[in-house]
Amino acid sequence: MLDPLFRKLGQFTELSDGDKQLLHDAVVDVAQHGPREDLIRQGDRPGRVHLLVEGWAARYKLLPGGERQIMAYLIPGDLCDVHVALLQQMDHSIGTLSRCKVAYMQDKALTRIIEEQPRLAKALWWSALVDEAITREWLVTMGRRQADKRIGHLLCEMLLRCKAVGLTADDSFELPLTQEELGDTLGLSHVHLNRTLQKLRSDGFIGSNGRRMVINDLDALMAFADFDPIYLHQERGRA
Amino acid sequence: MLDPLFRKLGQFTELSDGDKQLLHDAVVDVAQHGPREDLIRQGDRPGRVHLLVEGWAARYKLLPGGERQIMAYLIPGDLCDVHVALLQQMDHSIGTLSRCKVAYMQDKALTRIIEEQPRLAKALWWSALVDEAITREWLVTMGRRQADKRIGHLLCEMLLRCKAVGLTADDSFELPLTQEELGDTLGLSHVHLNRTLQKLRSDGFIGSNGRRMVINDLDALMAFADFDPIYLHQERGRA
DNA sequence: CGCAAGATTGAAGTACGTCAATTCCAGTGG
DNA sequence: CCACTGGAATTGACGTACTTCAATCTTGCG
Repeated sequence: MLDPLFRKLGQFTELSDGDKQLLHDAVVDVAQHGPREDLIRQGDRPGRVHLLVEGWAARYKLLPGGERQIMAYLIPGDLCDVHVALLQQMDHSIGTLSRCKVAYMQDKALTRIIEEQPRLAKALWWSALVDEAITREWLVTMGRRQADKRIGHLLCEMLLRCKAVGLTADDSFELPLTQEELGDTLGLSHVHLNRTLQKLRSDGFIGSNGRRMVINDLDALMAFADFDPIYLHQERGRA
Repeated sequence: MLDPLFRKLGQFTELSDGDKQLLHDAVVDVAQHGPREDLIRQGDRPGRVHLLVEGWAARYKLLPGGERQIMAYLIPGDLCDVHVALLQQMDHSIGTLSRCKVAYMQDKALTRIIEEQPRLAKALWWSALVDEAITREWLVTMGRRQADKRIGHLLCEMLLRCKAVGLTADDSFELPLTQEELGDTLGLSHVHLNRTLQKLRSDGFIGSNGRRMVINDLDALMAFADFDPIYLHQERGRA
């Protein structure tokens, strides 16, 4: 069940069976959630640590006008809130996008791992740093790239992230998002997003069968969208 | 010299004289830098940890087309790169905006503090989490706010951040940025930024004398720009 | 088969960008 | 004290990438 997490951390360091067992033992509960359910809401005091096992979720904020901005996608293997244990309250919400399976980890167990297992702690820290780097890259995307490159860049990123946790086949992956949600991620209206997606399809960069996104020519799309994978810090090479 | 850092960490926890001494002892060197000098460049392997003592600096990335996106402002008291010690190389650059005084801290000393002084470690961690929260809020700004609110929101944030380290007088602070740099931060052209700044001035929200930014009515500007300071996590109240 | 959510389309409006001048201003040298 | 200079701020005219609104078409699904 923790396989995506193991694969993810495995990008940074070799995990021993003992390491895996420790992580496994920290899990106290597992739950299924439907799509569009909040896992944590802005203002909540963070409690247990959520690990996403199946499905996609998102960090987001709602503005007074009702607009939503998605600030991060969470996919299998991602810890939603290791970090917030220190803060008094959540400054954003986390909600599921698709159906999700979520493992709840006891934060005491995780804290002890961090204190007593330097190598695992480093791997967890590395993963938090990568999340930060991704947020920064999204900022670049929003500030300086136009719609077509925005979408292309995001698709390259999600393909590599999915690949790292074993969720790709060839260069395709499940993308359980509506165009509205994609728009709320990239700061675009769903109308413009739709038209731009069509352009990427007709230019041959991508194809799609329903919810599955197919990247026809990753190198071409990377070049087009000015995508440099360095910020993902997948340091031991890709899976 | 480390006073801004002490004030900043003091927002989260009470620092003892011993804590301060430890931080002080970690400093191995201090240097002056002119404006627009790079402190670290993309691709560098992170070495010593930089602490900004005076002046403003910025995290930024350059795109192939020559555009620049600024992803964070660093002001006195900010550690530039505690976190990156783990990563193989910098995925962005850090450059000064104004003249800066920079203290170099030995990363071994800092590592030992983190391992042996749980309270200080927590404070440093808290500060890293706040930086992350700020980046996320900038993402919201870029995705969903228009130029006037973007600028207003940024000014509210920088006022509060400056206030926390003792760099304000009434509701004004030094803003050592050109309009071009502000534009590169907010994803706007300097022309549009200029016109929008004028609008904020004529609407009475702000005034300025040269490099000094004066917020005439903070509450009004916060309401206008939809600014909620929760994401700054200034938990023990403002200085 | 029928419904509802999502995708797609068209038309019209707007917030922004670009280009190119011009003005302002702080610092410098005389 | 003033003229000179280069960078920054400001202005105008024009183009465009996006938004909004409102309709229609598709698709998955009970």
